[in-house]
Amino acid sequence: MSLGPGFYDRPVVEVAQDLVGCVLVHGVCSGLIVETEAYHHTEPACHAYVGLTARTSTLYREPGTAYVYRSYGIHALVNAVCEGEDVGAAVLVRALEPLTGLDAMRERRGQEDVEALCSGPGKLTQALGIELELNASSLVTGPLRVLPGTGPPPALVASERIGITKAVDLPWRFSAVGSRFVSRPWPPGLAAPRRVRRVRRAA
DNA sequence: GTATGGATCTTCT
DNA sequence: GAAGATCCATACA
Repeated sequence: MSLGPGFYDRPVVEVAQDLVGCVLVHGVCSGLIVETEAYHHTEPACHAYVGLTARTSTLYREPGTAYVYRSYGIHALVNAVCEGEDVGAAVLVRALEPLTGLDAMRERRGQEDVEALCSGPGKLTQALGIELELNASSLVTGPLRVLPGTGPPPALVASERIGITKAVDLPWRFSAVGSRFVSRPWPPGLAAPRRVRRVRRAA
């Protein structure tokens, strides 16, 4: 059973924390989300900061919509749209711990090492076969879906976001403590991340 | 282990 | 025409 629209219709930073420990599913492939970043139209690192354009229109869709776009001309990156339709906000899925469909992931990635299959936002979309055509599709009804986590919620650390040039100081990256599958333990050269208390756990 | 540069394309100015 | 929420191969220490 997928997470419902209500899960995403909350403050984006809260959703970003709760998504760590949930499961992203596409076809036979699935992975435990171990790293996310939050983006909100009130800060300049977010695509929606410039307002509503053809590119950013997906960010203003209903909560629980997938925002998939191409980065650096090569990689597809997947986000979960959050908050209301008058707010441009989304959670970037940065890294997964592979759970099922390992053979398909290895074939798509041309990579045997499990820790290298989904340890980055461009890698995980390639591993799961997530293409731009999934942009604006629903994460609630599929084909790309998010399921609630089964185990206890993982402990989190918050740190600065990666690969951006604006609003770099916001600690809006959330990683599962101790996971071997995150893209990077934390940004090099920055202070150690702070532990955060999980706001609450959606049902 | 760390550093650097190339690939490649959509979007906006 | 320039910038960008990246990844990988290669070079060097």
